[in-house]
Amino acid sequence: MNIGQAAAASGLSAKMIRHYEQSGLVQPTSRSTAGYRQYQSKDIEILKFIKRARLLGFPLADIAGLLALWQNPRRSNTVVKQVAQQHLQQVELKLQELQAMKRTLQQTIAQCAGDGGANCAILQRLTDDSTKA
Amino acid sequence: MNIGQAAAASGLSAKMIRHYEQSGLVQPTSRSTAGYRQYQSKDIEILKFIKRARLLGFPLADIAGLLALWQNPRRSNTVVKQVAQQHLQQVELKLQELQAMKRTLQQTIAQCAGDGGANCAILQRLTDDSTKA
DNA sequence: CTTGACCTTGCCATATGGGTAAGGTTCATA
DNA sequence: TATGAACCTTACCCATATGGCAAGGTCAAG
Repeated sequence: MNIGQAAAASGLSAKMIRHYEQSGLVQPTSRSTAGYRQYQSKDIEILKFIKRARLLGFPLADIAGLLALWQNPRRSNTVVKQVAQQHLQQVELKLQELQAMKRTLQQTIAQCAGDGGANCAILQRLTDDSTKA
Repeated sequence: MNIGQAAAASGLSAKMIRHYEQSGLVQPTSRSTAGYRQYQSKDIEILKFIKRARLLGFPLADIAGLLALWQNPRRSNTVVKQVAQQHLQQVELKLQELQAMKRTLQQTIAQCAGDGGANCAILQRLTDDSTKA
């Protein structure tokens, strides 16, 4: 299976498959004489694993670790759980930042008349700060 | 005022001030004979504006537009409001993605025994998909 | 004059992709 | 068999915003 088929089968782009390879996450089983990457069903499973992990937001470095654990029959789920929990914390952190932004944006936008005038609560806030509320 | 003082006064790093300059957001009023950037209080206000806008998550491209409006006495607050509303939508979108990730991560983590065994609901989900719940 | 703190530019890196170019390969069909 | 389409290869550039480092110039104080 060439990279095009592997891309179609995994839901990733060929470009990203090469990128993940360069990042050390997957290597094609072999190369053809012409240098074409050859993938087998085992490789496709790995690619799908990566895709799903990316959908959950795991960074590539985490995925490298998860893949190693996945392929290790003597793995400990404690380690896996830790990785996931730490990632969850990152997600929650980002979530809080975004929620704070959202609140402030909503409040500030609500204060802007939007009547075509030059007075603007949004610019006002960016000028003044006044980190209130 | 040199870039170091401007950084301290604005809360940005000197590095970022140079970056914003290269992105077209601010130019120092002048340069010294030796090429040192010279900032004045007017510039500091701009830098603070950028800092606050970044804290609200506005991308640099948006900030460029906001700065232009800010400095335009004949601006229309309608335009400003639109920029802010579109940014708010982006924030809300990202928020939803992260919330979905958070939910899935929490559920999956909860299903992982974490008892040191090899069985792991997290790896299971990354293997199976089963995009349920 | 030396030293240290500051400044300059420029490159590399992060993380995730999109795009594009220049070239080789494979296969089917004319 | 020759040609073209569709695929592959590597290797760049672009974007997001930010950090770091290196090599060198400048300035002020001692």
